[in-house]
Amino acid sequence: MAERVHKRTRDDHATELAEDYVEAIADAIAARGVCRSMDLVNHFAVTHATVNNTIARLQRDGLVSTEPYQPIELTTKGKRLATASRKRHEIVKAFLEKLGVSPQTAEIDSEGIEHHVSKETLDVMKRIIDHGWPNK
Amino acid sequence: MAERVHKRTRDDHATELAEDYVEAIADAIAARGVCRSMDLVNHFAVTHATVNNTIARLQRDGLVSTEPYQPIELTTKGKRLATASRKRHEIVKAFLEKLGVSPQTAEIDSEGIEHHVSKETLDVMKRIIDHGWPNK
DNA sequence: GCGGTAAGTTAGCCTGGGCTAACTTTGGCA
DNA sequence: TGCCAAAGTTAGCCCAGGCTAACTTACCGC
Repeated sequence: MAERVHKRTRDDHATELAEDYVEAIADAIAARGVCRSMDLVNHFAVTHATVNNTIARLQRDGLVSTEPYQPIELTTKGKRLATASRKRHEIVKAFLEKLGVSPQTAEIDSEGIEHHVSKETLDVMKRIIDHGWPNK
Repeated sequence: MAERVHKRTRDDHATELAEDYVEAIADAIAARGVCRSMDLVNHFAVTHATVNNTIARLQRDGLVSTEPYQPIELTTKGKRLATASRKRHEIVKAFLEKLGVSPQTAEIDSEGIEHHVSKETLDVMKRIIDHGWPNK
């Protein structure tokens, strides 16, 4: 049991950044038509070099596709991950707000929490958002 | 805003493992009187070499104290962190269970979530555990 | 008290995710 | 049209947190 918990925590970490990136890329494309490195530099407050490294890894993993000096695009796999992450993010944020947490805190906390929420917990949150609190 | 979110996410990661370790060390001491490397090897499902590395870092950071071939002890600072982490962990777990999440899932999810929950959110969870759901 | 096993240590390696510094490419404008 | 700034790339570095393999120390039973 305990081992499984921590194994999962470690695995989660491996995918967290990937999820944050594809989400940000999808956002940029939605907002401005294309996603440029600089969009991610601003979004994550890291250097362009770091963005470059990370994008290379994501490309290696089949989540994004890009060519030198060209905008960054999401692969089908990347789009799927972005959509799923976005949905999870929104559920967690809406849930926190429903609890009475301030929008600012809900945004910050949901960003950290979303990657660690199981389907079971997410379903519970969704049910509460849609149908109110459990009876007792 | 966005930058602050991700800056915090990165900083969180730096302390997550430390928190998990001091919590586990406190547990082992509570359960068996002393904490040995092997306790942590079993708890985290990593190798003894990894535990050794990590303990060295924690010692460098003033959270634990130990000498070669001796049990691992918590410093005052380490004990304080352990207590705080434990409390946070318990609140998150109890809250998830109150939502109707199964104890197993609550344990796993709370392990991942606890490190990303702000004081504001934690207070809300605590209030709900103690006084029930908000009125709508 | 000696020998074997379990526990702990050390060395050397890898990946992820950061950084700076130096370089190249692109594109807009004078 | 040619030049320059901004964007992107590359190289080389760092630390955290994993691993395996090889060694040392501690301890228990005979």
